[in-house]
Amino acid sequence: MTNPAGRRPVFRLSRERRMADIMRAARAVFREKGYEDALISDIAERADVVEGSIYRYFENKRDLLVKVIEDWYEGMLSDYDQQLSGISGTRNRLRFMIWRHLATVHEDPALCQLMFQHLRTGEDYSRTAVHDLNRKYTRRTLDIIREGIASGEFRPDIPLRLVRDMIYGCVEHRTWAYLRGEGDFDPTETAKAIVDLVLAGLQKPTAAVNVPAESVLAERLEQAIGRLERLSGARAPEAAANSGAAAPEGAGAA
Amino acid sequence: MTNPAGRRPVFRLSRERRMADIMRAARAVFREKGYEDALISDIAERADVVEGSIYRYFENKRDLLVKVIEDWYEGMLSDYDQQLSGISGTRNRLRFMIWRHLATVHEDPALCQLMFQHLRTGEDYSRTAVHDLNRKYTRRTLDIIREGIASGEFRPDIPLRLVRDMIYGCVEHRTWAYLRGEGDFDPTETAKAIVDLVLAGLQKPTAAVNVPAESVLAERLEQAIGRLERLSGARAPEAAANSGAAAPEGAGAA
DNA sequence: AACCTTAATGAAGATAATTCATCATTCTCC
DNA sequence: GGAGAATGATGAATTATCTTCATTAAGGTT
Repeated sequence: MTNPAGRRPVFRLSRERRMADIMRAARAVFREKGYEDALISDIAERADVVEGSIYRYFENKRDLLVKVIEDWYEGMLSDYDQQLSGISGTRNRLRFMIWRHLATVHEDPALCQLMFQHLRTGEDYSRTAVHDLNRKYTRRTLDIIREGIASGEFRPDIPLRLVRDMIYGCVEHRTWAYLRGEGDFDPTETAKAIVDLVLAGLQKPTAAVNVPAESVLAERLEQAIGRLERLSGARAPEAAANSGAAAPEGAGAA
Repeated sequence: MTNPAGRRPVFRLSRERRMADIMRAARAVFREKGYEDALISDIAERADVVEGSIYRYFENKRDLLVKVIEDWYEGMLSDYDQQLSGISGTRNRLRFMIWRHLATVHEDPALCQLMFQHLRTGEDYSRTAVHDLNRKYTRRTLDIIREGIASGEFRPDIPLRLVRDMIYGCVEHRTWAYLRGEGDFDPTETAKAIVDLVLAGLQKPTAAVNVPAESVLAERLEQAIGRLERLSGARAPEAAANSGAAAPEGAGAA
């Protein structure tokens, strides 16, 4: 009974080809409708297969989502290293990393949303390829900060992990409204603002505070000179040594 | 036919009382199982009502979740202002805000998770009471930063919103693994680290530069004294004045 | 051309959320 | 204290999806 009236014709494809078709369809549907509103039947229709066929390639709906996101993520991160290698200067490199992340959210908010909401929240996330990719990606950021420390631009006592959390957490918080479809943001501008803020912090640059510390030293200098002047001709070394040892105290307190 | 054999007895409660019962049950079940795994039938059983009854008080499952979270959130934020008013000093107040947030996540990770994953992601979030509460809450943080600017502790050109995003984004990123049930964190310690990092930034504070600068000055002091000692008996004031004037240069260049 | 491997189908099953016609209790007002 | 109104509560039926699986068929192999 080859292809009786009531049955749709069967088109056989290779496993790889069919999986790719389904994933392409799934990506589109997930992007358009989000996870819960994307029906397996929608995806099946779009991929031109029957619902049941999908389960021959993917364990369940979530597995399909995970694979779709992994695929997308992989393609996206594939040329990061190369791009990054063309950029020099700690600040610029850091800004690039942040910009890239912001730009990704800006370009494909729907998939980012899915990744944040449905992938990263699962308890199996750590065993996901996305997790590994993410680690690899954020490690670049840590490396850049380490370079900054090595070059003397950054403080040596920076808590690296926390900086990473601060940068990427800030990016996400900043883009949250956009992901919900409210408002917009400019990746370039935002990246610059974030880098500036992370580098400078909130405090007034200590330079201002140091003026008094230096003047204290200057004053001690005057005092020492005064004593030496008064001792002029007598033995002076003790006074000088004492004065030198006292200086850090004054700086520490100021 | 009052209460025939096959029908459960009917207990009538006031609308308020019944809603409270259902919400209490729902909170417990949501906390234990998360959103998707929490069944309306679970909640109904725990609240000692029939499934259908829940729909007399809540539009649907998500509405129930929203109301549960709102209720929880409201209770939690009710005494923030009072607590905050007992704390002085920009840094301390900022640390308190961050600590409070971290402690909340630490104490009730499950509900926080629900709030992050299911409330904040909905497009109706902006019309939620939780949204308003959150705004009110984060406004405190902005106020504290404004105070810091007014008192001269902070730079006047800080992008306030971005700082807020940075702080809360950092908190969330930092607690993400914990929310997934991996690892732990100490709210007190983490709050301190975050405040320190946000205030100081990554760049070498000019203060760090000054430690060597001070030793340089001390050294110069020694030199000056040495010269004066060698000149002992001769005219010394010029050497001392010269040494003092050179100090700021050394500090700036180092 | 018989056979084997594997792709694909589609109907049936399972699981929950949600609706609604009906019943029960309590309140009100005479 | 009882008829009637108002409202609380029930539980069976409905609906919407995901998921399974026995069956079918294409394409290659010998």
